[in-house]
Amino acid sequence: MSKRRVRVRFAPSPTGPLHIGGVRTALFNYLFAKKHGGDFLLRIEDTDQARYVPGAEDYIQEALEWCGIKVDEGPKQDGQFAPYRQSERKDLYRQYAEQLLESGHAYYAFDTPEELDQARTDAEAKGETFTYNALSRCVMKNSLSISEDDCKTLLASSIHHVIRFKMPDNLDVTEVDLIRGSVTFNTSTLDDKVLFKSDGMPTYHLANVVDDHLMEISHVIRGEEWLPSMPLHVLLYRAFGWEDTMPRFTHLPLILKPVGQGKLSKRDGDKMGFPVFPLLWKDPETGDTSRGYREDGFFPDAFINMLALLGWNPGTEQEIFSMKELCEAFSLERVGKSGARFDPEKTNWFNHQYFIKKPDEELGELLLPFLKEKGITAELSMAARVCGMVKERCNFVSEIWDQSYFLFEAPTTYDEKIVAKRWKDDVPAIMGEIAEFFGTVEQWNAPEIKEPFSVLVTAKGWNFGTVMNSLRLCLVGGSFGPDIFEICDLIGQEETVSRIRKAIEKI
RNA sequence: GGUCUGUUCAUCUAAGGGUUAGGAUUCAAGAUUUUCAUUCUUGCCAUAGGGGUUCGAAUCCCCUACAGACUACCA
Repeated sequence: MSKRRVRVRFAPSPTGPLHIGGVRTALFNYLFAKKHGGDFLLRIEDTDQARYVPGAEDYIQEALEWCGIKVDEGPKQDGQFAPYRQSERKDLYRQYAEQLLESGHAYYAFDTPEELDQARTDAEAKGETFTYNALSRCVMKNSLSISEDDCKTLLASSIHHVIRFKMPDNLDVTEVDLIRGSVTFNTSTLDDKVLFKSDGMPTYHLANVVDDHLMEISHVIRGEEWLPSMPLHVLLYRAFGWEDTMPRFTHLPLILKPVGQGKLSKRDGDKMGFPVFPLLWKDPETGDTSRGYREDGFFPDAFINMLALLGWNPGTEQEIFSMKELCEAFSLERVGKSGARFDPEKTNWFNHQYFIKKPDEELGELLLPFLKEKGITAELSMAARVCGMVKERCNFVSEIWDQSYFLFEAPTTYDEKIVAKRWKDDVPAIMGEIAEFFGTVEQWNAPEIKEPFSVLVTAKGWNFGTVMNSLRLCLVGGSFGPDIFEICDLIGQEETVSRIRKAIEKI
């Protein structure tokens, strides 16, 4: 059984956009599969028609694709276990529910939602919690509490009914979780879960177990919120007689809010200004949009790198990993047990690391649309050169413009603080002399300008700090940016002189 | 309320009986860059609390506290 081919699945329900916790679950599944040369499947768990959101499934597919998580089998990829959408497997589940009915592991229940609500409020009034279990099922309306004939009559009538799992009484169920170790639950604290709903659809629990079995899933890797349903699932495998091929279970820790308590939610992102979704999402109902990492200018490999290290560590001090390296290094044993607080700052840092390593041409390509937005058309070679000059100062392509606009157009304003600090009475005259000097330079490139310039400043006895900073003010409009002579080089001789004259006039 | 899970610097985490408890992010300071950023150096900063076991505990056990998840004909 340990020789089984590794097959894992990511099984989201299409009720909205995939958030980063979901992406991480998908990622860990994918990394585990690839580490062991196995398969990664995508299965859409759309058994709840009421919560179905149009576009959510496409969003999930697109998000995984953007992240570089390749699906081996799924709705779009197909595979020998198709279909991979539970709504399309609907007809399959009934027979499995019936198998359980026959073997005495399940029963029909005819209680209406109103009756159940009543039972719950009654219990609450007494300070108790209602649970449908061995103690209470004899007083509810089901095939165990009523006569066989009555049951047949009810089934024959079109009255709504569900199929519930008959939870054994007072049985310890122990199962190993690959990152937590052995976990024990006593069935007397569990309830008779609905397996088959009155609308003819299976619940998550039934569909999940049936599909994992049929699709020969070897490992179930999912969020910690599923840990409490592990005993139910184990019992279902036993009831079906599938225990020898039951998958191993692993429950991943949650991703927590950056500050405060609780798990990360969409609100945290809105409040603190970072995305919680991989891609931009537009709610089809309300029209509200939520930011995405892709649209915010993050690179998918940086995003994935950050996510991988949230709750997992390689045991070495390496922090930057390509997807390929992650596939090789990953192991479930090195996933932490405790929830990880999400850190937007570190996410930016990861992006910066990838950003500065990108070739200038690639960044230039990405810069072009931003330039166009500013009404500037530039050659790719120019954009690439600019990116090379300022990328150390940026985390995102969107920040390049702020760091480099002066390489495309003359500054229109001058930073007042710098003016007050540097633009003393004698400065205009000095700048005038420098403009004149620049006009005489024959070979216009950075080193050829710098040499004689330094000689001039020394000969005139000017203060270097004042001259350099004032000159920068003329050319840039502030006190930032790349090497001054590199700037002169790039914008050209004529423009350099013109900017100095303009500054003398305007300041 | 019940059940389960968890708890090491502000944050992500390493160390799975023996280290001055290590690294990274953030923050602060210094150096470099005659600007800014980068880079480099330094600093700040942690084993939730209490009991055991042991020559020795962040590590094993128990209790307490705190946190989280679950407790639907949702997944």
